Amino acid sequence: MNVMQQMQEKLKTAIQQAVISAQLAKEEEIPSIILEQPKDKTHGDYATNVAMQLARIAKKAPRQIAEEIVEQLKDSNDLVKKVEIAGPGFINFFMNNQYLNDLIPVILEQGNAYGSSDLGKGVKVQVEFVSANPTGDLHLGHARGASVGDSLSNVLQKAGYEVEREYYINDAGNQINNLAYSVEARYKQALGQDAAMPKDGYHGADIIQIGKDLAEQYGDSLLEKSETEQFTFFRDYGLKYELEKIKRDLEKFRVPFDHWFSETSLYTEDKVVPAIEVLREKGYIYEQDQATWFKTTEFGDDKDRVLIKSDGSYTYLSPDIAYHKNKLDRGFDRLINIWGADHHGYIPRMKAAIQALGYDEDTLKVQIIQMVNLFENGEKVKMSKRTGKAVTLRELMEEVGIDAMRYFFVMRSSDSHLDFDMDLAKSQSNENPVFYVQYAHARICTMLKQASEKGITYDDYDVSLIQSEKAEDLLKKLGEFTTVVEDAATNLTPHRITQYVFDLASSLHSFYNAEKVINEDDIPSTKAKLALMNAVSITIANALALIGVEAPESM
RNA sequence: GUCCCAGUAGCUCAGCAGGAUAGAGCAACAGACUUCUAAUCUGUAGGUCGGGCGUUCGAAUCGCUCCUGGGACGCCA
Repeated sequence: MNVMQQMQEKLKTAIQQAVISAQLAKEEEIPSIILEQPKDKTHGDYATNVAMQLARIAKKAPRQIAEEIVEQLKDSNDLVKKVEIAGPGFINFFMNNQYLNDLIPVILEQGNAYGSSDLGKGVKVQVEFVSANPTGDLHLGHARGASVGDSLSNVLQKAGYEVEREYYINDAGNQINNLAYSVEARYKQALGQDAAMPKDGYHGADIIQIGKDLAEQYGDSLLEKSETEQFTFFRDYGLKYELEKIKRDLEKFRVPFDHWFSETSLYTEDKVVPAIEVLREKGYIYEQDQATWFKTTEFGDDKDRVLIKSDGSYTYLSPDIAYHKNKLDRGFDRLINIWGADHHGYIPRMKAAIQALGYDEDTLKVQIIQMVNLFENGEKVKMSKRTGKAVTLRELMEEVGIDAMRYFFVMRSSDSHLDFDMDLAKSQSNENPVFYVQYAHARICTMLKQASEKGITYDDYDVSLIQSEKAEDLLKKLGEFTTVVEDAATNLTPHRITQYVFDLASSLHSFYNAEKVINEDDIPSTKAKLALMNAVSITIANALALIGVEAPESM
């Protein structure tokens, strides 16, 4: 618990005691005390609505209750400078901001670790994301999924969860056959032969490149192999090529994975049949029309789902159930899957599987990422994966840069559609929030550097010299960071981090314009401000690190 | 037809375990650089929170219903 949170807890306890001393309610009747930060500064630093909540229990008017609470609070508290009753019965607290002085030393000492907490208490969480089929380049949607997944994982880690990031490789099934046939066709075309692409083939430029590579390396010698040998070769070559490309791209995008899980391994290690058998033993499986069905309707799904088709092959649901059983068997307390919006209809059956396996429905959380629309020159860029004309993650990294992408993709709530404006992301102007935030960090670094060149150190700073309103606003913002991270972790909303860091940068710029930091005629005050600046730069850098954006020292 | 997401300022979006006068950025308008980076700041203006009904002392937030946009509804993955 950080300085800010300790203080809030103390205040809550004091309020609770005051309610009891005023004999307004019995201890068990008191609602949990909610402290909110009023939007309007004239309403104090914190406000509570407890008097309104107690109106029914105490059978008194809220303002009357508020007065009685305030009366009891008076003697007990040195945290509070002033208390006011306002509006329908709000109690507004104006805090004695002395506590803020403790903040700077704590931030400077904690450094990179500032913002962490033990909220998660080491609970084991697995985050599975991207998991794109290894049949082509990663595109925009994957980029958003990668950004959100990685940022969310960082946030959870910062909040004290034990996190593992996993990529599920769909290296079995029809799409891989199509990949093999597509590679074959491109290879033959590269040899000058007239070969048609398969009906559901992959038309990306990367597959054309594979064809050329193979033609160059092997000539037409591959055609001498038997048909099955050819198929296996094209499949394995294509798979390896695509997967390594994906790994390279994600690494460059600063999205590391702890584990790459192969779908094929579910078959080679015989995990699929046993998973279905578990469901069968529990009575959730039946046979009908020569197919094997899973009673997902027992868990609220629209209709039951087929696991084994009448031709004896599995539907995609079967390995997915086996996969999720495997995840749970590995001992994760919580599973988070990040899926594109086009898979949302799949949630009920996956949750059904989790419950049928004997786990609570909430063990699995599926975070849906809405679609991304790309805009260039004010126009929507059309995309189609089928014809291979999609804008790829790699192209975008080259064109707009990683920092802007990482920031933009996580800037909006995941369940809002995202308009990605290429021109804005590329622009080095005040319209671009990434530059705004990075500039704040760079500005501080410049000041710290200049101070150091002038021989001003701040190891013996006196925080009590920080008095101005702008500086206090900055301090309050700094103090919120840990709570913001916890909030983002609890609600799985990494976009809170971009909002926060933008606000913090805004406070910094405002402070910068109002006050000069380095003043050689007032060294004590300069030292205090330098310490504050350093604390701000640490916090900005920590927040940016959570979303995979660099904090430059100069721009 | 069923389900999911969205509908908030001119534009892009926050806010949605109910709380005071609904916020931010951009765009618009008016100002601030002989100063640690003006990639910045200060101010003004801008809103029946898609419509209606309901629950509540109190609703952008909860419930019902309708409208609009996007997506999903396979023994495809």
